[in-house]
Amino acid sequence: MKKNKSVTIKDVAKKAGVSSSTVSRVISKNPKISEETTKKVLECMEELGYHPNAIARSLVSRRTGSLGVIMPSTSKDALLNPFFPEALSGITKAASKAGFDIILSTNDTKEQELEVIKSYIHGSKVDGILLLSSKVEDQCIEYLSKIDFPFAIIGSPWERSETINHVDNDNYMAAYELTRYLTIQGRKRIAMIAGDCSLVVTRKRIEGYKKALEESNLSFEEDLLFIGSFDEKTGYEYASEIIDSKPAPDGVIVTDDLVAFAAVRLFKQLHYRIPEDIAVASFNNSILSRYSNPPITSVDVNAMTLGEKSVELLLKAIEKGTRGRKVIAPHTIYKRKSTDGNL
Amino acid sequence: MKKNKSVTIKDVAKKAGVSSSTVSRVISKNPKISEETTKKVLECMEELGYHPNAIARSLVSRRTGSLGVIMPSTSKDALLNPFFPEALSGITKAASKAGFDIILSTNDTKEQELEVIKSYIHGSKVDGILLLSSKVEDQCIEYLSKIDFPFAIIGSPWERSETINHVDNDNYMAAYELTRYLTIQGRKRIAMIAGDCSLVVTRKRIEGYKKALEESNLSFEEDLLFIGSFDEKTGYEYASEIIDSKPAPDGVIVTDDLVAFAAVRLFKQLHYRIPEDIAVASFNNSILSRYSNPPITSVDVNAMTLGEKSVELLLKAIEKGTRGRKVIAPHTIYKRKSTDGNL
DNA sequence: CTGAAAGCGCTTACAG
DNA sequence: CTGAAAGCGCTTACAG
Repeated sequence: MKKNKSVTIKDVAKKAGVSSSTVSRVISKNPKISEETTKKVLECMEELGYHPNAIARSLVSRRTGSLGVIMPSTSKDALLNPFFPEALSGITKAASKAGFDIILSTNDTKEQELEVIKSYIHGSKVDGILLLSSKVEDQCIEYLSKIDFPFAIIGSPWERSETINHVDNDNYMAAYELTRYLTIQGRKRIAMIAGDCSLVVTRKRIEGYKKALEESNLSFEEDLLFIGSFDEKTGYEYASEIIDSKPAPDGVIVTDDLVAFAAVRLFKQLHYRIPEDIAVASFNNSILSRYSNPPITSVDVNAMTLGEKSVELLLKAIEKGTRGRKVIAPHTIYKRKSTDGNL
Repeated sequence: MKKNKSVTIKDVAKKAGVSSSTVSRVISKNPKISEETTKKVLECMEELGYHPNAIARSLVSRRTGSLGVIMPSTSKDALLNPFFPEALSGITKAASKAGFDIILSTNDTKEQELEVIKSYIHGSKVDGILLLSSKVEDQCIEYLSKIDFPFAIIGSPWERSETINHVDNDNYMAAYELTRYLTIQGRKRIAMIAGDCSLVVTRKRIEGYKKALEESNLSFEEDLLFIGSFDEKTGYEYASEIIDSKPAPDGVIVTDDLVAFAAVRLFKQLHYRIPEDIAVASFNNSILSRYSNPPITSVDVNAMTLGEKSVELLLKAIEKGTRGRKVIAPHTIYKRKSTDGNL
């Protein structure tokens, strides 16, 4: 099978007694071909088991039918966060609906991402690029913008967002609402554990948090903002630091369930009551937030929708050349016991 | 940028004052080209910003440099299980190391998988196929075997395994060891909650469980074997059924952490003590097993390694035509409090 | 060591 | 409505 001659357009043409141009037109559903010819050609294709060679088509049509998906870090941490698998699921769904293939790459650094992007584009392997992470100074976004290759990002660009296709939650609002919710419940001293500060999403959430404090007439304190990588250890360490702060905070916003989960465990070990002594609210609404004891209030970011929408956006960028479109996917706050004992 | 003429081998040839054949040979590192010419050509490529067109290469070389990865169901459930993201991570890592791209598809049914496989192969989009699930009567395996296209599976084929490249854990042994471990600790009545029975992995684990019972002089009871889909609900329901069995089981083997986690919660709600009243052991060693209260004994299947090895196997199948190779990835049982209160 | 030529399997003006 | 011809960007015997 492998390297055998496969049946080509020529074989079909010969069998059907027409030219290969005609066969080609039948394949591409050109309406000018008579019904009779179409039927005959289709029959021959069927009989010979003919399948168009996608590679050959790409070469002349200059379209690959593939989208390049650039995922950040393949490290263990990222896998604990269901965001990526869920987004990926939305992406593959939307792509396959539109008849596009997904070429997936996972990368540890932005430099690596950029290399991959270049090889995809220059090797003519993809019609468009989907970025699943955006940093404050993002070489990939910069490069893609410069050469004006069709792309879309899940997340928001830090600058020039009016020229960049992107789909995102309103992370500013989400963090604002979450923090506001705590203040309205009477929390007076709310800490935040945020993720990698070079990520745009982190910045936005911090802003939302600050805004909510301000509106609640609470002052933002640098000492209560904890920034770091996302793993269980971070959760434990920051949770102890939070407890050591004087006066002790009575609430904490965490931007990832895994970290929040670890924090909750530490609080409990030290016999802090949740939510009585300290309220905990988080992001991603993963299984951990639901199954924690107590269950943790968490923001569902709708990763699957983000994935689907991003593909739709990218497809428009490819087909119609649209740039700078922005789609906001709704978020949902799931309120649970970690913030309100009555739930 | 998009549909512009890009610089081709011809442009480089003209600039370097050589033929395009020569340029082509430089690209493919043909040793016959003089150092001098090579250098000149390389310079010109650099200056012109030339990148070989992968599509054109594929067309003539009949190699795509891509592997088709066929994932099962994109449903929410699957995403809760870190197995797939983790395996995928191993796959992309190994593939990119070897200079191959990954074309990813997620599918709800085996029929769908088969369609995708056919379109990949007949469209000449991939050099090989990686299957991430194997059923007892698997149309995909059957088809790929029939046309003898290079493929490998993660998991085991149900039949003709001596002709099929696959990488798997020894799931029979893993279930055997896990069950034996419980019986050695004195458990006398051990139930099992297993997954989809059309999956080969499920069958193997059931066999291992039976074997261990037998060796421990315990009889296998149909009523203590629970088979179903994998979600939280299943866990709750089966856990209640287990409790209702007379006499009550004192141990249960579950083939997925999520289900085990749900079962543990139910047991606790009904004031059964774990492990005193009932021991719980599970598979996948996901975050849920570690963070459960008590932590759950679980088998780590090394999904990342499975992913990597499967790519290596597939690459050999493509390059050297190997068939029927089998690789066993080690599993590790993490013993935790759910089976032994002293841990 | 290098070049001219044929060809991979398709599409697409151009002509009829 | 259909065909002949050129061409997409590369590789690879064949000849020298």
